Amino acid sequence: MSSQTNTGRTRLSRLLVLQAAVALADEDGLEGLTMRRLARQLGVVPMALYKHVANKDELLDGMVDIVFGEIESPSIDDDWRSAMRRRAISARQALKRHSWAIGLMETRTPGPANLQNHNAVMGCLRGAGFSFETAIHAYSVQDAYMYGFAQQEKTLGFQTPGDAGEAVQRRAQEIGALDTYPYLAEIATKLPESGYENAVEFVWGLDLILDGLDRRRHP
Amino acid sequence: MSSQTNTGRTRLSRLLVLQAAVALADEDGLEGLTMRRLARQLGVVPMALYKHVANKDELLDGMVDIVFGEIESPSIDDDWRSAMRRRAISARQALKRHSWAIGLMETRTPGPANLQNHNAVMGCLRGAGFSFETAIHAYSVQDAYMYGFAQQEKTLGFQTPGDAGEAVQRRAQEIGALDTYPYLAEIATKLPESGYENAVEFVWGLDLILDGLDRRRHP
DNA sequence: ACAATAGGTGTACGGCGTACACTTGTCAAG
DNA sequence: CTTGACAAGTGTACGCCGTACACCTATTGT
Repeated sequence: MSSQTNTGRTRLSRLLVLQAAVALADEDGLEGLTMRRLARQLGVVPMALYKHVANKDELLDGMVDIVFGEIESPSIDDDWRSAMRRRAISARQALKRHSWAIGLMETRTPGPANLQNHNAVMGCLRGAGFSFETAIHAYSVQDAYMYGFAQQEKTLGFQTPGDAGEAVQRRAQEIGALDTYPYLAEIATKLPESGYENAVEFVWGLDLILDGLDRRRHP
Repeated sequence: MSSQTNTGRTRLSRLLVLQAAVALADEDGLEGLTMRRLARQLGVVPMALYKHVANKDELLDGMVDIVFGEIESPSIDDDWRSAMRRRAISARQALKRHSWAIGLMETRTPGPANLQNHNAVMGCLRGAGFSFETAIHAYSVQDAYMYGFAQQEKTLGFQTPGDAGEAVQRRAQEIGALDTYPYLAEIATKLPESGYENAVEFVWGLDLILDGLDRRRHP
């Protein structure tokens, strides 16, 4: 009977709230994530959430750190290049799973998983013989590329290259600019038949960058 | 006298609205840009804006295209490498001036200035002898890097490296992790005295990428 | 057994984007 | 110069948002 007093729902907790928020954002995007909808999803009144997160900003911080936790940390004893490659690929996949996180990863105040990852990456680079300055550079290029690519993929990547070509074409025609912009026209016609794929596009650039880093590793 | 009938304010126009919106966002950021505040700024009632833009989304589209218009288009007869370099640097500067645009540039439906820029870049690369596929790759790496770097800079770049080092340190200490994360500690101590500067950081990575592209220009 | 406390509730406020019906100003045609 | 159509600006209202604050209730340590 005392068991009956329970409303049937397990008690909320910070982690539960964060996980539900991630799930909701995965499904409906960032703009679909409101405190009210999240509360409804958890079978609870909106204000109940505030017992577990201070406000929506802190909720987002927590969500972002969950995504950071899904990114593979390079291990120090691994070859630096393949370690970095694996990390970047795993980051892209995490950002693909949680595309709402893309604008947020670098903007929010860093959580534990974020710090741990940063530390591991720097450790890997320094351990591989990069000087401090070069390691910072290396970190910066890689991350900028990773996040920038994810951002692009978010916009263009949900569609097949065929669709993308079509979209470019349609949009340019709307503005009546396809004939004045021959190189856009080329994209519109050639891209669909070129076998374009985001995963291979990503590693093409990634390997270019890693090549360059390798060449700059020693002074 | 007919000029006197004017209420004193010049009539609104789509361009005026967009420019005021850009100015407002420059000053107060994206979250400070609301239809109501924008209207007040223009000395007009909120609903008046809707005679010039369909809704807030379209307003953002227009604003983004203004920023695209500030990015230098590569000229075809210029050396591809310096043309790309100049474009990237000019893009970074535009995004620095309008940092609210950073998450938006790639997300919004492309406007005229965007299409014109895309076309010019592809034209420059194709003209320089890049194959279609390689030109697409080249475009992708560069843009991903540009936008990704801008994103990072938005978070970290408003502060001097000294502040940044301090911030890392403070944040890590809050979590009580500075001793378990030695490489973060290294950043916190060494970065301030390293003469780090965003502009040089940006071109370091940019030149690395352009080097790699040059090497891949011919099959 | 009971008080303290953590978790959940209900109400309310100000701000947001914008639909819809209206007034007002402008300018071309008679 | 008049007029009437059309574009520009107004006023009101609605449903959403985040969240402050006061309240109730279940759980738990003594």
